[in-house]
Amino acid sequence: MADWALQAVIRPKQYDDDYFGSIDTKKEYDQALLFCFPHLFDHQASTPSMETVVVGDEVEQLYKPLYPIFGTEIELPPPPPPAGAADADLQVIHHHHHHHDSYHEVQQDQEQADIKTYCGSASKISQLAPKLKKRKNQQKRVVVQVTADGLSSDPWAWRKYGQKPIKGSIYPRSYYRCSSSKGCMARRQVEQSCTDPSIYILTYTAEHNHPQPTRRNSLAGINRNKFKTTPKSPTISDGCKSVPITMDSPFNSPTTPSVSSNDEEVLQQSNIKQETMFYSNFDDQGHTMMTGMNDEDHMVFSDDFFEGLEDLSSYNCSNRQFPHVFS
DNA sequence: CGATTTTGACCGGCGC
DNA sequence: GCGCCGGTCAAAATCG
Repeated sequence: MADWALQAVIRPKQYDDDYFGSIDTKKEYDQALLFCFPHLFDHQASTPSMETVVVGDEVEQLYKPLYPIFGTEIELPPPPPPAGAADADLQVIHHHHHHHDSYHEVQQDQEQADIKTYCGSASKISQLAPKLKKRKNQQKRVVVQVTADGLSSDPWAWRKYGQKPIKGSIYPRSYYRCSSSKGCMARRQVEQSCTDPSIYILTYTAEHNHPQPTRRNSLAGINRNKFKTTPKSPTISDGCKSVPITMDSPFNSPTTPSVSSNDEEVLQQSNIKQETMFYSNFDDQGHTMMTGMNDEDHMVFSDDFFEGLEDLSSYNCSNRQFPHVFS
């Protein structure tokens, strides 16, 4: 299959296709995916093939956050209890909640402390998530995992405004703001997964206050292509050591690498390798609503976010074979 | 020359 | 109060 295609969106393998409980939920999941990666689906109708590339323990890791989501805040039947191994894993997660001895566990701890999760319609989220004063760490956000190809095919125009080494990860996190519109508050963070360097974790916060650019020409002038003849070998510094990177690293030219001359081709290479998406909200009391959150797996949508989704009415969900994503 | 990237400084939240 | 950490700012560098 073409490598731009969505390769996998993860759910517990022991779950049936009705895991999401309702068509609506599936549809909304689709819409969320569409919002972040609408370009993926431009080609979906013609070649909807997808494949799951994650297996075994990795799947379990990615699934963990899903368990409590579908069993708590929403009107979905609780998922069947995970098989023995998964149960054990969940217990381990709880235990680690009190022992911050790795990057993942620190992340889990923070996420578990702060996040309430929901999965449902925008209106449902509105009802369940009363207006909150959004502290920095309470801002709703969307987390997506993509491969380098998927990263490069993000349709929005992003301008980098910072980069920071992240504790516990050898890879720095890059910060971007939307450059399409002056007042747009949309933000994106890009970091490389420390567990799988081929995967990049995109974190979107705030919403765009303007329509999505229809074409990549909105990026005209922002693409500083550094692939061509940079003489020195670039490195990523995390403050402790330097990590050699390849010339197509998103940290080298993270906004739109190699997009300048061939929009169509690059768009077709968008590639969400592993993805978990959640409708979430933060809890002021810090109650743990997600027992299995790991560092890469939560997704939050604001009402505005979904309002934006509604604007994408021209998109026809029926053109896609969503369930296959999870098979 | 305008737009973007780089990078150290700065700031606020949070835990101890 | 202090230090750590993550997020942002802004000046300088870089690119087309």
